[in-house]
Amino acid sequence: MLMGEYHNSIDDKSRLLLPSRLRTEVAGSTLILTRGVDKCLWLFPPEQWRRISDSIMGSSSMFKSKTRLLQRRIIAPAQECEIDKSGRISIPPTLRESAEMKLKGEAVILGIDSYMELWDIDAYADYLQESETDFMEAAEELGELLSLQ
Amino acid sequence: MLMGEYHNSIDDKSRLLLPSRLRTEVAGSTLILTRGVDKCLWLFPPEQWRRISDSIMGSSSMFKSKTRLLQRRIIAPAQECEIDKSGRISIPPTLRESAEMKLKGEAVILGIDSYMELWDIDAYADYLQESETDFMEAAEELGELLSLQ
DNA sequence: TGTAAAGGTGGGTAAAAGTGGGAAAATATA
DNA sequence: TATATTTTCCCACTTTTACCCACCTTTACA
Repeated sequence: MLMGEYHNSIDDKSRLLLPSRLRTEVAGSTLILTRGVDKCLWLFPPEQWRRISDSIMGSSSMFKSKTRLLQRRIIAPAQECEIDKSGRISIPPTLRESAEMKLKGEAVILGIDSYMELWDIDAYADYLQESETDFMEAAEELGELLSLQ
Repeated sequence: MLMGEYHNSIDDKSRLLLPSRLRTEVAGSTLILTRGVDKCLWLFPPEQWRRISDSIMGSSSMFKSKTRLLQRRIIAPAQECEIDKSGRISIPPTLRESAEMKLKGEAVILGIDSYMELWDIDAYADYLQESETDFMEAAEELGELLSLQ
């Protein structure tokens, strides 16, 4: 199970080290990188990616506008990437820029059960701040859910 | 049952001693450390953590914004940590910083029934002060609830 | 009040993780 | 085709982490 929040920097070759705790959880060295919902990138192990892309394509017709949106935002930008011998992935410039991640900038790497998220550190701080109220609400709801158990 | 309020210091290797009173209450030497709601860290025994994470992940889709919030704020930052031979846990820097806890700084450790909370001593003092009014209100409400019984 | 045991603190060391950069290969440009 | 630029691969160095051990302090009890 992927978990943990890490801060690593992107070097001037657009490479990002995946924390070893996360690396040990993924089988093989191939991952699929694509644009996420919110200003981040998503990084999937291949089987996981297949599940997501199947569920988008499965419910889909290219003649429905919402499907086309999902396809363009999530399916189309996807890139296969390899983990190199030092445990880094190289992030294609177009994807990097779509998440406001800068060369030599700090990135946040999140392990979320079966996939990972990559954020620019400032963009992530902004996101957390903007969503603070929603988070407190969600936490309250979760509290009610738990107390029913 | 976990209880008590303790003050211990974080050493320059980011280690924190868990008071032995709390240690004797937890089975095994593995705990899950994550960001709490409010500016603190939560420390759960594994079964307790499973309850929380199951209830977040169970109702979940990565395509719902509230789920993503809970995943990012609570699930993702989680780390397994081991109690060492001297009874200390090592707090990963990213988590430590998210709760404003400093190397060589004083921490407050709270035992709360089935889990623990870790605070920076100053952040905790600020929290108590800021929430004084809310606390008085909560106490009143509890009073009304109890007198109905 | 002395002594043993438990609790708590600090630090050394080896291994693992992370970082930067050079050189070769691949691709693009003139 | 020659040159420039980007990408990939690899190696060496630095930093961090995990593990262990020694010692100091407090507590319990004779």
